[in-house]
Amino acid sequence: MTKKSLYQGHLTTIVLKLLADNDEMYGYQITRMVKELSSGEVQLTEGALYPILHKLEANGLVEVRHEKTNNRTRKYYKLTQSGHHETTHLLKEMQDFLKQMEVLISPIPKLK
Amino acid sequence: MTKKSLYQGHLTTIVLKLLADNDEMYGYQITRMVKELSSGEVQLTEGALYPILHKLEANGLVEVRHEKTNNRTRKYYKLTQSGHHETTHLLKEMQDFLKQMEVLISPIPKLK
DNA sequence: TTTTAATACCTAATTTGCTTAGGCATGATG
DNA sequence: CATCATGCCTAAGCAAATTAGGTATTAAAA
Repeated sequence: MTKKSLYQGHLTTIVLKLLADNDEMYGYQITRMVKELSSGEVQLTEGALYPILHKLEANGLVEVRHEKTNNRTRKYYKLTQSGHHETTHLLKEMQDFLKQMEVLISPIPKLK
Repeated sequence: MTKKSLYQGHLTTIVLKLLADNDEMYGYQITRMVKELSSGEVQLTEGALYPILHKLEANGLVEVRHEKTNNRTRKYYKLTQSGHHETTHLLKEMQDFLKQMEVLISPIPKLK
């Protein structure tokens, strides 16, 4: 059948979690780290990432600092207070989701 | 931010897993069982389910048996051989996905 | 008794979130 | 000197759900 990404709907959570752990990060760095942490399995493409970052900024969950290092512009993103709250919330939801998925795919349910 | 379903992209796998465990099921029954197994947490709505079942049938992963019980028509779905194969495959993918998600959200990654 | 809830199927417009596929610019590597 | 890595970006298209309906029968509740 189809072969789409299973990570749909979870990318924002992944990004927020990275920011929560690393204080400040820039976009390109995020894509590299996701790839590294997942041993190359998870591809957080720039086409997905940048819209996410812009949305987070628009919603006040991150703030941006511009930096210019040898003619290269970087935009560093950092969680705001509400960004931290949202991250905690999303991670909790994610944990519940993971547990539910395990329940749904592991045991053998009985017919009623 | 948004509050969408985290189960996007996993519903087909859930349906296939149920069929693998229960031999034969009909649509309405599937919605009830998902709800029950997840203690009401996962809502597999009919608007999502029926298109999935029809697609599975179109792709030859399930076969259908019509049954009429006291003026109520039920369509029983049952995995075909390739349906069983696909289920095994998707469940394996799902396991990998769950492991990856745990890696991505649990540990504290270090800056490079 | 009439309306609501449960059973049982269905479709279609819309939204969402990602993929795909580009574009621009700089600096290092082959 | 061309390609790769760094670093930002957007927009068209697609797939999978959500939302919001529809039909019909039977049982329970008001």
